[in-house]
Parts: sequence; C-alpha cells; structure tokens
Amino acid sequence: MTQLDLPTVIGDLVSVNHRLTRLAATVTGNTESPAVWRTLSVLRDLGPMRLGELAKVSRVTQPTMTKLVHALDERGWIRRIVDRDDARAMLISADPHGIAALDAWRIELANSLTPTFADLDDDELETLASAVEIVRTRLERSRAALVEAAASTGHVA
Amino acid sequence: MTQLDLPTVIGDLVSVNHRLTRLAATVTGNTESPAVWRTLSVLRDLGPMRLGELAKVSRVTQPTMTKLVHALDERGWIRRIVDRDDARAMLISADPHGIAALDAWRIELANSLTPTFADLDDDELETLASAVEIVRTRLERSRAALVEAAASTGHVA
DNA sequence: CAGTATACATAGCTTGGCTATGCATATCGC
DNA sequence: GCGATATGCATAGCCAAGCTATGTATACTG
Repeated sequence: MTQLDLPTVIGDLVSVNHRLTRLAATVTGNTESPAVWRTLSVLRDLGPMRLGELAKVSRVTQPTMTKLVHALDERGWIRRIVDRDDARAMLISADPHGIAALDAWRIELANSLTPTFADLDDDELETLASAVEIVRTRLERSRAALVEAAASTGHVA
Repeated sequence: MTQLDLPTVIGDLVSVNHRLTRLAATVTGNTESPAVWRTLSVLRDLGPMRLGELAKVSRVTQPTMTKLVHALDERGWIRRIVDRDDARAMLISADPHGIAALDAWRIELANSLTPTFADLDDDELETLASAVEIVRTRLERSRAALVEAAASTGHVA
C-alpha cells in the first residue's frame, strides 16, 4: 500500500521526478538540456509572450531567460518580435524549426524510454496520463497566480 | 480525454517533470540543488554503495559523482568508508545528518507545495501516488539492468 | 613481476541557475 | 513638456552540475 498523506506523496513525487530527469537526460544521446525543451514547450503550449513573462512561467529569473532566449535565437528555434508600442519589449514566439526540434526530441525520448515502459498495462498508462494532467493543472494554476500577482502589484489594471 | 498512446504520455510526463522541477526549486527558499537530494535519496533507499555504483544509479558520470560526494562530505551529510580489502575503493553511506537534512527538505517542500495541491481529492491523491510507484518500479528495473550489464562486461562472476 | 584493468581524483570546459547592476524607453506628476 | 520614477531587457560576474579526457594508485592476471 502506498503512502497516501499529501506531504509524503509530494516528497516522493519530486524525488522520483529528479531521478526521472536524469534518466531522460541519459537515455537519449541528446546533448540538449531540459531548459531548452522546457522553454519551447511553454511557448508551444501557451503561445507567444514577453521575455519577462516567459521567465515567470518557466520559473527562472529574467537574466536566465535572456540567456536561454539568445541561445535559442542563435539556433533559429524562436523568433523575437519587436513590440511596436513599446520599444523596450519584445514578443518571443516558437519558430517552426524549434517546434520541429521539440517534436524530434519527444520522438527520440519516447523511442529511448519505450523499452523501460513497454510492459505498462492500459490501467497503468491511464494512471500516468491522469497524473500528468493533475500536475499540469496545478502548474497552470500556479502560473496564473504568478501572473495575477505581478499585475496587481504593477500599475496595469 | 487525455492522449493514451505511450509515446505521447512519455513526452508529456517528461515535459511536466521539467516544469515541476523548476517549481520545486523555486517554491522553497532552498539553495540546495536537486543533485544533492537525489544522491541522498538514492543512498537512503538503496543503502551504502561504492562511488562508481552510486554514479551509475544516479545516472551521472563518475567525475560528477566524485564532486557531489566531496561536497556532501564537507557538509557531513555522508560518510566515506574505506574498503579494507581494496584500498582504491570506498563505500559511501548517508550520514544521519544527511538523512535529517533530506527529511527537512521534504517537509519544507511539502509545506511550500501544499497550497498548490491542497484541492486534490482522494482519488487524485491516489492517482499521483500510484503514478509515482509506477515510475519508481521502472527506474529500479532500469537500475538493475545497468548494474547487471556492468557485471557481465567486467570480469566479476 | 610485468602488464593490464579497475576505482577514484583532477583538469578543464559548457550550460543553467543566481544576484547586482546598467541602459533604454515608458509613464506619471507637475 | 520635462524631470523623476518605473519598467523591460541586457550585461557582468559568480557558482553548481554536468560532461570528456586524463592521471594515479591499487588490484589482478599471466
């Protein structure tokens, strides 16, 4: 029987998470980092946004995101669209090349991890998919709270 | 309805994983890194082992593990036990201080993330716990395969 | 006992993360 | 309209975690 108190589940979730991250990093011959795919995933899922907002959503600081965006830009994986109404700002959007690279990574990852997860039965697969959705909704809510907090402290109505 | 083909679930699992890692890193005021907790978790769950094996299990290279072990040793969070029968080797074991730090981190993490997950119903909590177990068993199996492969290529019977 | 294999350490690099700070542009008060 | 303040991104400089290549000491093997 698994532990069903929330603190334990949270701790186990994050611990397993950290180990899975290393497995994902090593099984593919992939030289790219989680940060790259994370950033592209966010852009694909949520659409174009400002660098600062992208940093908040990705849970990194603005200078870190500046570096990531520059690196992605050099690869042609994103586009930087200057804001006509605000010369300081820019919109970041995923370039089709970036989306293609992201898709390729997911395929490579799936191929590499399929042996590890090949014996999942339908129930287990559904459990994993449901868990992913549960976490995703919380990440989204957390993101919304962040953006709202930033808006309320700022001057924007 | 969630996507139930294995490649998609794997991709989503790892993507959400990467975002959750950042959330976990930022919600706690914590300055420690995932690598530290990952290493201590492995030592706690699997018991003392050699540095090289610890590296394999953690899915990092031996030099990376050497650095981590040195850092953990300076904090007094692990112990290095010299092997009587092999002066080159050492057993790494988690020091009680390390276990205590790990526990403290899990509590802090749970406290910080509880608001985000506070609205989980019993079914959702169980789904998360089951998913953690599913992934954990695959990580374990993957680990076993690694160790076995190393043994068969080596001269050890 | 020479040669090879093994276990860990060291060197040196890259990337991703951080804080502090700079610079350009908006916006607000007067 | 203009100075002061706020905002958006860039730069500088640091540290940790990851890597490959290589070194050093010990063990094993012929």
